[in-house]
Formats: sequence, structure tokens, C-alpha cells
Amino acid sequence: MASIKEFNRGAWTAEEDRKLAEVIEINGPRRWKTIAAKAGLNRCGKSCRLRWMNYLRPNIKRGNITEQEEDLILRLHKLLGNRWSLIAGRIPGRTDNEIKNYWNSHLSKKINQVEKQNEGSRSSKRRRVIDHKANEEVKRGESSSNGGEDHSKVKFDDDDFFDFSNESPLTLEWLNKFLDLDNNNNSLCELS
DNA sequence: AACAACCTCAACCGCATCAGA
DNA sequence: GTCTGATGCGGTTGAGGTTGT
Repeated sequence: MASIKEFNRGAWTAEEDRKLAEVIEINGPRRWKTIAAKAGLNRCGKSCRLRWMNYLRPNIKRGNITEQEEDLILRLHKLLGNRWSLIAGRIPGRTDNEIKNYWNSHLSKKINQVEKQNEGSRSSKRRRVIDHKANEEVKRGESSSNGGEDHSKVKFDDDDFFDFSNESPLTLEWLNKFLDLDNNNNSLCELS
């Protein structure tokens, strides 16, 4: 019977962090299996990578998410869905894990609350209009068999969520860059 | 003070994708 | 083209902390 190596699991110690950081400084953040071995850590490479990415990496911003960041996360999530690494890539100093956790523990609840409130307060007239539009979109989608030019299937109930008219010039510039970048990469095509 | 319920977040797991042989 | 190891990602878990009773 081949012996299967048992790795350390659970919380990292300060000593382990120090060893890992030392080896990465020399070798760079790649070949995690080798790094784990060189550092003399009884950890799997995957675990080392995660520790580095989420905690030890330079320029990681720790502490509370600001209101601006929260707003950005909400919008990006609306745009990208649960693609945490993409979202994190747009928020300097934050990791995908951090954003994912923040979403699951704070924002998903917040959104549920808002949706419940909206359901109660939204006038039935407005709802009828939205439902009608949605039905039309579905009909149109069904009738255009090959999809063709029909990108209208992507629709949002709360259009005001993407109302950027009150944004600062800096945020607008950032948003433009963001959208340009994704258009160039065609990465938004995957979203449909 | 003691306990339960709830919350947060670091870490793990499984799968997909990439890159090199 | 295929195989294999490395890497990246999103979902999930669970330990530890906080709050409520």
C-alpha cells in the first residue's frame, strides 16, 4: 500500500507565513508544490497558493469594505454574476475570496431585503409594464431561432441600478475603461 | 455566568482550463 | 492529438468570535 502524504491543514501559523513569504521572495509566486517543499512546509501547493493570494501577497487591503467599494461590487455583480475573480480584479487590493465572503455574508442579505421591499412597494402598474416587456422579450427570443442580433435577452428590472449620471468623473472614467476592456476581450459574450 | 444562536472569514474541495512534454 | 501536472476559480465548510437570552 502506497503511503499517502498527510499535509497540515487548518489555520496558518506566523512561522509558516514567514517561511512561505521567504521562499516566494526568492523563487516568485509559481510552482507551488516546489515552494511548499523548499519552505519545509507540510502543506500542499494549493494551500500555499491560497495563503499567498488571500493573505500574504503585497498590496492587499485589509479591513472594512468602504461604501464605494460595496457599490462597485454590487454593480459588478449585477454585470458579471458570481465571477468573483473578475470582480476582484476591478477592485484594487481586494481578493476574490474576500469579495465572495462579503457578498455571501452582507450583500446577498441586503439584496434580499431590498427585493422584498420593492415587491411590497412597487406599484402593480409598473410591475405589469415590466412583466409585459419581459413577455415580449421572451417571445422575441423564442421567435429568433439563431439568436442573431438579439442581445436584448439580457435585461434588468431595476434599470436605475445602472444609472451612472451622478457618478464622479473618476468613476465614470473607470467604468468606461472597464467596459472597453471587456468589449475588446469579448469576455462579456460568455455571460449570455 | 452560561449557553445557544448567529455571523464572519480563512481555508478546503472539486472541477475546469492551461501549458508543456 | 494525448497525457500529466500546475494553476485558477467558485462553492462550501467549520472554527472562532459576537450577540442575545
